[in-house]
Amino acid sequence: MPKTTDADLDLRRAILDTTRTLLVREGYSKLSMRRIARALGYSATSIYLYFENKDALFHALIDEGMERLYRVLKASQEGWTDPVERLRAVCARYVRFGLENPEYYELMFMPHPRHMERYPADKYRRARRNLDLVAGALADGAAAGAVVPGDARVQASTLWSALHGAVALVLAQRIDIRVDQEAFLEAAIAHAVGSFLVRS
Amino acid sequence: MPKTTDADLDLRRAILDTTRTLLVREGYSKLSMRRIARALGYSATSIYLYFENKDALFHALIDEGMERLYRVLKASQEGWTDPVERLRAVCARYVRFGLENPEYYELMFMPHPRHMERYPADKYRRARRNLDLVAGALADGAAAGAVVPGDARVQASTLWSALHGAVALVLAQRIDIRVDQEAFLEAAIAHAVGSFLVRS
Amino acid sequence: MPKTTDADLDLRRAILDTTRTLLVREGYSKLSMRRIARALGYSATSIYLYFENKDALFHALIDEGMERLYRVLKASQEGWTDPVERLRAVCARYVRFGLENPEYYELMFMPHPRHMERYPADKYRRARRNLDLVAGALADGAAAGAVVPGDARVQASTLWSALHGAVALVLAQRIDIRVDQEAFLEAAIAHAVGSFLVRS
Amino acid sequence: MPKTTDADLDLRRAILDTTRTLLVREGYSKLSMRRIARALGYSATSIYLYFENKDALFHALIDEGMERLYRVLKASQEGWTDPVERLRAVCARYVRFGLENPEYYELMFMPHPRHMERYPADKYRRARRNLDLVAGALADGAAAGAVVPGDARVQASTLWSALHGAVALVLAQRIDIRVDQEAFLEAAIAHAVGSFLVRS
DNA sequence: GATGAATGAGCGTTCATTCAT
DNA sequence: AATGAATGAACGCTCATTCAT
Repeated sequence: MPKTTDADLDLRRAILDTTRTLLVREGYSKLSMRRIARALGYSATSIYLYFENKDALFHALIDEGMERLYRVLKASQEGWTDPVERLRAVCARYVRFGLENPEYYELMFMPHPRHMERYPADKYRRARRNLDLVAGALADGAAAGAVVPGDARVQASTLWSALHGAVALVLAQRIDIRVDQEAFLEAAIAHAVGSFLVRS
Repeated sequence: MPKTTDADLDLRRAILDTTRTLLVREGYSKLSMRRIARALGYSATSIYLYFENKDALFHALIDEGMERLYRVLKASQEGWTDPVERLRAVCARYVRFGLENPEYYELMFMPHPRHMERYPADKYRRARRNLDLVAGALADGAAAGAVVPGDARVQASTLWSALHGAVALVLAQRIDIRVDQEAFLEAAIAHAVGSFLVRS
Repeated sequence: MPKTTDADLDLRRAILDTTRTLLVREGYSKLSMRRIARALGYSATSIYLYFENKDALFHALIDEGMERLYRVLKASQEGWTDPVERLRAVCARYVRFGLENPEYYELMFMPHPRHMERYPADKYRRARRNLDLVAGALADGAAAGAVVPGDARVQASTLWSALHGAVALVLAQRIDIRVDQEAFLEAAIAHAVGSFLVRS
Repeated sequence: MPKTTDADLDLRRAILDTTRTLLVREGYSKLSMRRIARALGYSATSIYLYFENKDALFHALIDEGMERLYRVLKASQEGWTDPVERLRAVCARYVRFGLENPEYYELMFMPHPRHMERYPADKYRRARRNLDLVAGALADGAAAGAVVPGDARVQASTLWSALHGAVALVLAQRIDIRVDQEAFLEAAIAHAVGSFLVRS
């Protein structure tokens, strides 16, 4: 993995960015090494200087996406005094991330498990940090008596699955066009979070 | 060499079933007419005797899945007196359908719309019946004062998205292995439905 | 070759006619047994009841074309007293036949020799009658002193080739659109015939 | 396994040449990318390194043929003082080109326009230069009083069609074997040109 | 007389990848 | 650091034809 000159890093960066762009514009199934290379203005062979193969390129993107998601979720947590507001903020930020970064989101959470088989196990751990963050917010709420008690991991997974469902259906454009998207997203977040709150 | 077993008497049926099997085993992206044919023990050409092209084959499967889902949801609705119990039953049945029929589910609800462009518009209407069924259950609950009032379509979409999120994550094998799957699914359904119930 | 009932002959006839129609409408390269069958409303297999294979079908059409051309050329010869006028009439009729029956003409005179290899030798003889007819008209002109003397076969081939060139270029749409087609055809015939006339 | 002979140094050239060879040997309709590749000793994929697709390969050949024809016609014009002799020379050269380069000739002038639809419009202009050359020779003859006056374009097309007819029938092997080919071609050229000369 | 079922061969094309330079 | 040349495998699909009924 070359990391010596600036130009090196630039091309690696450019490959990742171009791949993301093409992912959004044309979709996963139309994405090929050749197309990426053409869009880049480099030869297809050059990509192999920075990524061992197609899988490695995708895995790098997934990694990057996980990292970015972690950073925004982390940031969204800060500065809140009320744990419920914090929980809401994290959830809203998650949904926003998915909608604003469809290419990352699809790669990170939507591929068929068969596609993920070759994803290195150690990277999964990094991926899990995001879920831990949600779990943490729930735990803080529970500690403050605002969130119903329960198994932390089950709760986190449940909350996450509700948010994921909303993002996934919007990205797949399966929400009835007569439904206002903003209203839907707000309701989805409100219900997802609300179902965990202690009834006053 | 034409075979003479019963299965061959309806090769069309066999094609659909084999396609479903492969869909689960290898995933959508690995599915090709040739692979289906090979798995069937027939020549690729034979598939074209029963389906105009690959799209038509997939559309037939989607159709079939929508029909089956509709039938099980419809059945799950019947025999309940309490509208809340009925709602719960419909939701649980939806989730069960997804997990028991991953091939159908993936074809029906997970592909990017880019892949669905050629899906005939009139068939979409049939697909929507399923969402209408959920909406109906919610409306009945509201009429009985057990469900919070609100825009019917937004509510139905919100409920659906929570269920879909649970199914999608399980199918994609994204739920932490340390989480008990049954507990997770139960919680997911309980929270999804619970968030719509009037607090007594 | 079934010739018993009327229906038999009807289908054979229908196959030939449909093939001609498709030849004009879609061209030789798009012509397949399946397409003919579909256009006919019969199964592809049925064609094989009347024609051994694709070649045989085409050969039958060529035969038919040769026969029709012979008949119109023969008719065009009659009723003239002046041998030069008769020659002109035959030539004009030849050109008209080609333009009015592009499907026959292309099959009869334009295919690559590789395609004609399997054309049965005995049918060639029938085909040659048409050239003999031109040769006859030339010979009569020569006998009357109106046509320059020369080898009958060379003369007939030469005259034919000029006419064929005109027909072939018009059918292939190679004549400059700025050239009036009627003027061109008239000139082509006039020059072709004129070059054989004795200068007074 | 890349070869190291001279021919491979310009595989593009080799593809063009092999295609021409196959065109003569097996005819247009039997020509496929795979066959070309097999005859070349390369994989089919390799052709796509040099030509975007089958069309592009054929268009390149047509281009090349047009260019070659133009060059030989141009050269055949030079060095004559008598315009009639020059006209004869051009015509004889045209016919010779067709017979010596049947592959080019068939691609250039014999395919149905349906096959030429994708031929880029600007290349047609280059193709027309050849006809202009014939027209020029006729015009010079007319200026010298040796050629009958008339519409330049109609005359050029008429002369061309006579020559084309001769070439086309010889290439299609439609000239009676009992006719001496040389005598026929000489007569065809003589009549084609002769019909435009002023009778002294 | 006519068909439905089935196939092997072939088509143009795209793909991820390798290797020598 | 980057490329050009090359390929085997696969894709969706169409074709002419056969065979049992």
